[in-house]
Amino acid sequence: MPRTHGAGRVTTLSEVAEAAGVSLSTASKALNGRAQVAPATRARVQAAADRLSFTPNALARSLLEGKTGTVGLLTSDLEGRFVLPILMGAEDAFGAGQVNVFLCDARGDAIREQHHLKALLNRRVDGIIVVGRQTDPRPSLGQDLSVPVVYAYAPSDDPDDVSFTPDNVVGGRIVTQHLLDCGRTRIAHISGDPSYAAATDRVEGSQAALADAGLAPLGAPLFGAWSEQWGRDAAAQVFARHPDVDGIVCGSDQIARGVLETARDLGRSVPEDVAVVGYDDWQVLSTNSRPELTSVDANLQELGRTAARAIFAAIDGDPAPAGVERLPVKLVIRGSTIARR
Amino acid sequence: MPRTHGAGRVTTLSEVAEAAGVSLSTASKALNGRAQVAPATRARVQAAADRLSFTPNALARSLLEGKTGTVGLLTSDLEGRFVLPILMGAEDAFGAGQVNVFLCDARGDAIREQHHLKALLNRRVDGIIVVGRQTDPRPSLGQDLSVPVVYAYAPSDDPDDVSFTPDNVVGGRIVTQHLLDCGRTRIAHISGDPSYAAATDRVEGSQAALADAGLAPLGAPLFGAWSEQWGRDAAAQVFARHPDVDGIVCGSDQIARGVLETARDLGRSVPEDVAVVGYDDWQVLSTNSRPELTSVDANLQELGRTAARAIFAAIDGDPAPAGVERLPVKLVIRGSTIARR
DNA sequence: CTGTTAGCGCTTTCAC
DNA sequence: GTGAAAGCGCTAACAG
Repeated sequence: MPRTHGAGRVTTLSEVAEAAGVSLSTASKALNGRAQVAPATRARVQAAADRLSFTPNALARSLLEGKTGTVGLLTSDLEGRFVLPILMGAEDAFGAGQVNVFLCDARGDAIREQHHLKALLNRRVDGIIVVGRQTDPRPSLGQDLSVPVVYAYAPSDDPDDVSFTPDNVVGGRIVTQHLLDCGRTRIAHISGDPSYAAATDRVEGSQAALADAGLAPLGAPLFGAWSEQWGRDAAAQVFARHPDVDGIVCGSDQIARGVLETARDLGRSVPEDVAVVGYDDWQVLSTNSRPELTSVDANLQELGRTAARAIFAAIDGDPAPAGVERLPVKLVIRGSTIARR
Repeated sequence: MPRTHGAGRVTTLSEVAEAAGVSLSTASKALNGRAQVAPATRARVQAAADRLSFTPNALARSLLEGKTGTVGLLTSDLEGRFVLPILMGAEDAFGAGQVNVFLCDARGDAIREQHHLKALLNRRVDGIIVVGRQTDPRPSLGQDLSVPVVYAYAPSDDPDDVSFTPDNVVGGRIVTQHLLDCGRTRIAHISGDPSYAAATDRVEGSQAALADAGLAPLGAPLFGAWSEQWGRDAAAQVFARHPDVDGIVCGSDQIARGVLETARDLGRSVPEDVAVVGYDDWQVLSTNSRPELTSVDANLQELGRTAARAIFAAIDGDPAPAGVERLPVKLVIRGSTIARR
């Protein structure tokens, strides 16, 4: 039985070797499945290791091998709901193997980020994934790091870096195309904070879809906050100015929830009178509304997996091509655009 | 300039020493601020280190000192919204110092958890925080580990472990007391899945508050799902059976949102006719509704900090007393119980 | 003040 | 098959 709680003395390989009556190196070989060990010896060593609940010291091994099997996850904002699925996806891709993740939250502070970066480098992580909270480009960590770096969600502002971000332009396009496919032609756009690339990119894609169909948007897109409140207010405005509106593209699910509420208050039925689409497919919002929201899922978990795989590849000497890769998003159709049965 | 991307050759202390024309140990002392080094020498070493962008190898140091300055965060469910603030609080408490966090998500799978636990032990973390997704007790990792362990949110089922969990009974009590303070006397309770301790604990506290006030609850508590849909349905039921209801305690903010919607549909004004309270204070829900929701904030970030401090203390040989400590929660009053102005 | 020496725990040649 | 020895990068006594 190993020592308990904090006392921390842990059995070492040489203790196992001694207990098994073999040399250090033989014990090592036995436990690591090296070929040149007699079966009986191996069994004896294994038994000793089990009895002493031997736990190999990964530090020593890493020191020797020059690789730690760890990856740093540098995020700027743990609170945000976007980092989490990405983080899960990364953990996912790593988890199967032997890689563990160091999580660092810089709280959006450059100083703290630098601090964490240094700590990660000190700990000799094999690679670093930087996860931002917006899709706007963020400052690069620089090229002169000793380990590969990949940027997820927020791309790096340096084209020499490897970045993965969801394709918001296409997202805006497909969700608008879906409205067109539903026979809607008088389509308004209510978005969030225009200082976010997410807002302008989605609007851009949306407008492009309309243009391709030979349609004009119903008034200029309305920009505001990423909140239900703004959705409620903006919707009231849209209904007042364009009573004939039959489709509303929203910059987020929150905004869409607000739009839904105003539509309800004004006696406009969704989706019959007006179809409404959200964005992000934040399920607590999108699947709890009445009707449920058609939305765009950015596949963030897959994005996390992609970033993780890219780091793997780079560690193995096969880095992904530099630049920003925009990953596909997915339309999720629900009751707010298609009436139930 | 250090080598780039993956090539990974990093300068070592001996290279710095050589470049500075001193011995290895002098370089070490100089860089670590040890006293017995001539200022000029120290400067020379520092300069060399900077020039070569020397990064001390934390592995080597840890191997020597027997402590890594890392802590494992073993969670069962990254998706859940409860682990995140706890994780942030922990990161917070650690971040200031030199500690980094290994994040492991077991996906609610015992096998995977065991796997991750082994990995953490291999990497010689100084301590482990186990974060569950529910407040129901979870299986202990056992007593015979080489490092201290602390349980957060989900307490361990072994009273010999150290656990921290929010006090749901008190939460149910204070939120109900608040309704009483608002002059409500005909109070119903709509909760979530009764297999969750969170549901039953909150109901228990709520009933106790009513009993203390000499009041009986308005019918038995309704248990269902943790969803808006259930909130909508249950509220309809309550209004039908008890038209005179003037206060509804909800097991979660989601349920409360549903209740709000039904009240609206039925022409019951909130808070005038009926006051409604949520639970968890999930702000995307609680501050976006109309009216905004009075709710209970479980102070999860503080809980995370507490757990982190407990781990620190245990590492320093001063473990917290065993058992489950129930941490205080906080009532957040908004428009759903107090009319504006 | 500075340098030499001995390890931390492990893997890996290289002899036996 | 097995063991002795070297060394990953660093710190901490010891001498000088």
